[in-house]
Amino acid sequence: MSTYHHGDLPAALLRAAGRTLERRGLAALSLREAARRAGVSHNAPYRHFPDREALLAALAAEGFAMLGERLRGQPGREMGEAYVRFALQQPQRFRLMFGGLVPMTKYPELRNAAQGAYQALIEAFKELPRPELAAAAAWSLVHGLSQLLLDGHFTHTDREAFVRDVLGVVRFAQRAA
Amino acid sequence: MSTYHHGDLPAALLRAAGRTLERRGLAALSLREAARRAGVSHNAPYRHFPDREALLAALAAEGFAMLGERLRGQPGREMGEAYVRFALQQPQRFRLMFGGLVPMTKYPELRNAAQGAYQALIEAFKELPRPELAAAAAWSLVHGLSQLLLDGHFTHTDREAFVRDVLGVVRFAQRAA
DNA sequence: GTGGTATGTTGACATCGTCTACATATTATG
DNA sequence: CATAATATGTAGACGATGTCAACATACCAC
Repeated sequence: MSTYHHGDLPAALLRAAGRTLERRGLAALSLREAARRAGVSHNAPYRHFPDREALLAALAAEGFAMLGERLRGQPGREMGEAYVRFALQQPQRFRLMFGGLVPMTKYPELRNAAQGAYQALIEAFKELPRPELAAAAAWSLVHGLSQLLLDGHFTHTDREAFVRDVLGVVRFAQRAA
Repeated sequence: MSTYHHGDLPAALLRAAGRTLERRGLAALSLREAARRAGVSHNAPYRHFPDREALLAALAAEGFAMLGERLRGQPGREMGEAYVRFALQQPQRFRLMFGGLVPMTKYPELRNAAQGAYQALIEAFKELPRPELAAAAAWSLVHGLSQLLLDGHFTHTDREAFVRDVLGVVRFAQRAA
């Protein structure tokens, strides 16, 4: 048999897990199910991921990479909207990335992926007086808005307009009051 | 025996679950463990909560009530800092409240509790030109900042100063650009 | 007091993460 | 090319969990 070894099981697992994540949510995402979908035994994943958390970490890192790409293509003004759009289009992935289930301290590649995405935001604030503060504030704003929208705390008929209006009401000044 | 009935099992379960939540995290929080801590059998909780999710919903609602209290006592300027302080002091509760594990649509008392906390923020922006937008932006800002701090995306020695600076850099204008 | 209802218990089941032992393919080494 | 070492996959087990069904006990209304 040449089917004893899978070929690229890690990638297959990530694909299967990613699909399950977006389609049935994080709670339904199990190592055993990913293994089943990849057509291997329930213990095969352990050859590539030490435990479930490690698989989640890899999925989250993927997410940060995707997010970074989405942001990098955008001119400063629309970057915020791109951030929110990503969250709304990949809600489960987004929640996984920021749900606190995977401690960044334990997964350096996760931290790097996150920092990479953050860099895109920092770039956009280079010319402002205190860029790191402005970038932090901007990230906080768009992130909070995304999260609260996902949770259903804002119920508006026209979501896109709402996002634009909320982001438009904010200015980044140079001195604290 | 007079110990067959517990007395106030729902409250005891919430107390036990709340303790476990903050001390050992959401993952360690199980119905069976809460039952054990309350000194009842593993199935007793089902007389008061239809399932695990319902217990989480009750814990989250408690959280929104706590948050609302913390906010209501504050003058506008310090309300944001109070929000962040709550998140940092009760990280696991905060994550439960916003982790998307409990859909608000399914638990009206959760929605009410959340709206109650939001009201405190809206009050603070009454005099501004478009209060609902300003309040939404402010909530987004402080919420995102809390979340990102919890996740460890900002690593600063003086957290409190950082929070003040980030919040201080933002202005709420009247017209979008 | 007696019957109905609320509350609690016992036992069972499927699923999950994870461990240990074993099997098979791939690679390196002579 | 043969064989040893290693990487990868499998089989079976264990304890924990959420949940269901059946049963037991306490409380309350009449």
